[in-house]
Amino acid sequence: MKISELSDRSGLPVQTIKYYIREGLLPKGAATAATRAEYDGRHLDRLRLIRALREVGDLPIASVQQIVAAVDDEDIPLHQLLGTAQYALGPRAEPHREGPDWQAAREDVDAVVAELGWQVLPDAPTRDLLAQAFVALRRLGLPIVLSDLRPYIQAAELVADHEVGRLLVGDDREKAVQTAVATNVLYERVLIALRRMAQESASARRFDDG
Amino acid sequence: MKISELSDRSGLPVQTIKYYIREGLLPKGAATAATRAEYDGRHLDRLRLIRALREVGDLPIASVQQIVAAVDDEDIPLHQLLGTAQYALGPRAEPHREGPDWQAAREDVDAVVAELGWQVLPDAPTRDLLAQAFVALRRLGLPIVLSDLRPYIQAAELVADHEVGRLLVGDDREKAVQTAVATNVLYERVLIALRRMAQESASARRFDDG
DNA sequence: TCCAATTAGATAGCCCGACTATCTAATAGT
DNA sequence: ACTATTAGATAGTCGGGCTATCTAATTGGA
Repeated sequence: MKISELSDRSGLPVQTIKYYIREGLLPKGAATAATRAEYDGRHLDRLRLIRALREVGDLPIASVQQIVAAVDDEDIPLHQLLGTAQYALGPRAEPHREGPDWQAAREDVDAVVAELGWQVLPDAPTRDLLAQAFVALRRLGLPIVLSDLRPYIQAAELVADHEVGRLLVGDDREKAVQTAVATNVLYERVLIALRRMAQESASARRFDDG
Repeated sequence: MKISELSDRSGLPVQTIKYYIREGLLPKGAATAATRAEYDGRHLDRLRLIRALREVGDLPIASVQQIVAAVDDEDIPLHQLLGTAQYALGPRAEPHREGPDWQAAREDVDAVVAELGWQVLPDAPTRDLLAQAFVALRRLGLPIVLSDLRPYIQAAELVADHEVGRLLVGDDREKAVQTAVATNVLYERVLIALRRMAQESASARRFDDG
């Protein structure tokens, strides 16, 4: 299909599609002449993935770029892709790693992970993510105790087990990869939305019982 | 304290503090003269809250503004503040509410909420948030079935019950309010981080068992 | 008392991310 | 032959979140 058709079908302006090609999010079409290229369904799929990551996952272009690079890298086995996506997601804002606050928080995180026996790489960015939250809570005078953490841990294990359980659904890599990435980013949103609704509901039940 | 001291203690540049005052995130100091104002510990606390929301919660200034406005509004009872914060958080990107895709997704969401018997307002932005994720998943050819949703629902209820249970810790409004907001935003990050780590761990256990 | 330092308040500037617009050849289709 | 379309390059825009500068007033120390 022509780029104008790709634009129509995806709902994105031609210029935006060109921009994504420039940024390496989308492979360029097969050139049929100096000023002509042919696009196919895979381009359309990729655009849908990009938009999902951007609009729902709220990921910056740079993160999307890393993710699709991993998706396109045939050398990365499917079960590693999930981890790669984690790294691409990382902590959004670079944490200030200096100071005793950070030191202590990071040690707390490592202790929790060890305690749980979780197999998480020592330099996983998710550790920083958690430590960042710990630091902020502590600065607000709301230090975390393990008992507060327990429901979150339980919830995390609950969904993670389920997610990993349904990873190997097919052997079409493109599809499997999309499922993995979508699971990571989109179901994170699902979880967040459900938690907020459950909160509102529990709160309403608790207080507005009239 | 002087603004320079506030700057030192918070670690933020004076200009940034002034900017926050201009944007209404921080009340201005008590003027002692035309070019002098006095700041106190509450300003420092507020700055810490702002930074936590910005750096860990990754909220835009506009959302922080809504939240602190609710915090400052003495007319809002504590148990409503949580809901107010939800609204301020909202869906980050305005969803395209047109089209049958959206219609269907929104109906699915409403059906789920009704099915669960959750008390969630019909116009709660969290419904849109979830619908947005549903639309994206459907467009990627990964439609949601209720059985997939169940672990997430369970996890959401688990943490929400715990959170609402520990809401009324004290009667110092300022503190209680901070706890409520922090619970909402910061523990969301905690949950996300834990889920990602649990995923990595479960994945490692499943595949790297050598 | 005088002067360097500080500050409130206002205005303008900067940087980054994510597009969007324009321009130039070079075709394609009619 | 002529109009529409396109690849590729370059430049411009816009919003968000700060920074920098400037003015006039005031303070606090030598």
